[in-house]
Amino acid sequence: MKHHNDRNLELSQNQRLVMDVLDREMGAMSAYMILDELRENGFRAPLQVYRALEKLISMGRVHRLESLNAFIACAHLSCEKIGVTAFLICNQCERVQEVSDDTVSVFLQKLAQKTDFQASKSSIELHGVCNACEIA
Amino acid sequence: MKHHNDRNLELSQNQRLVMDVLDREMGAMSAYMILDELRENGFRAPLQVYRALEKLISMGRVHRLESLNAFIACAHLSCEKIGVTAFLICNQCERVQEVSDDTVSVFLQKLAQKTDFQASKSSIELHGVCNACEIA
DNA sequence: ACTGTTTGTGTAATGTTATAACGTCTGATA
DNA sequence: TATCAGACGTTATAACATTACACAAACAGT
Repeated sequence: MKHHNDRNLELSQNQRLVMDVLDREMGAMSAYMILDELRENGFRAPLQVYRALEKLISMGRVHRLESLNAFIACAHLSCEKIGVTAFLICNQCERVQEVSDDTVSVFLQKLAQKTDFQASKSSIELHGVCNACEIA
Repeated sequence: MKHHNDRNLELSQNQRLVMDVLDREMGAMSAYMILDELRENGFRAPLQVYRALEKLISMGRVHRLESLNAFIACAHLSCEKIGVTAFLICNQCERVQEVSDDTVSVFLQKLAQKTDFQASKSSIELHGVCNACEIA
């Protein structure tokens, strides 16, 4: 996948290592889980992970899930839509679905209208059971 | 306010102390801020706060703000609408507006329709600048 | 080539948030 | 009166995150 590799050239070594770990994982990972995965690659301290995450988040390639204190690779190859995403977190399989469509943006618009509150950052996280787990 | 006092009779000593501290505060408070406020009342350990909070949250009288790791008194005297609230958090004055109207519930419904995901718990938190601070 | 700036890195120490594992006490109820 | 549930107290520890300091590579402008 050319696109993908190109993008990783923009990353420093540590950033790429963290990105790769998150890309391999289905669900969200805590910073310390990531650290443990990368010890064999020379990581020794939490800060190495947190610094890489900070950059990746600012690039929109990783999202932070506030309700889990955890991090997940952006599902969209190129997510510049920072701040307009809702996360559906399955309690059973722990997979996270990322929704960033009209439903979400319209909601934020309406809310802004009603309340005169202009949001600069949003965190919309729903916990429940996903479709796949429901029918299983 | 009779209603209010009646409700506090349902609370244990520690629960009432924690509730009172949160009621007095405009913004959200971390568990450790609450602990410090209550040292003069004999509180010594985080668990005393966390246990009270757990109960108060289950009663719908306190909400947890995931994006702040903090807690806030429910703005509605009687909030049984657990899980259908959006929080608008002002970066400047740190006040939190609690919105639980159609806008929010319709959004959750639509999202559920589109995704076949039935949410059991929601955390909708927006950060920005409130109307009052905007015009100031 | 030199200088300053930005960005990334490594390490140690510390700060902040939350829970586990004990044991005790009290009040309701069978 | 036996016992069960709920609240309480205490110590220790787990889990998550940042501050502070030092060094190195990449790069822009003079």
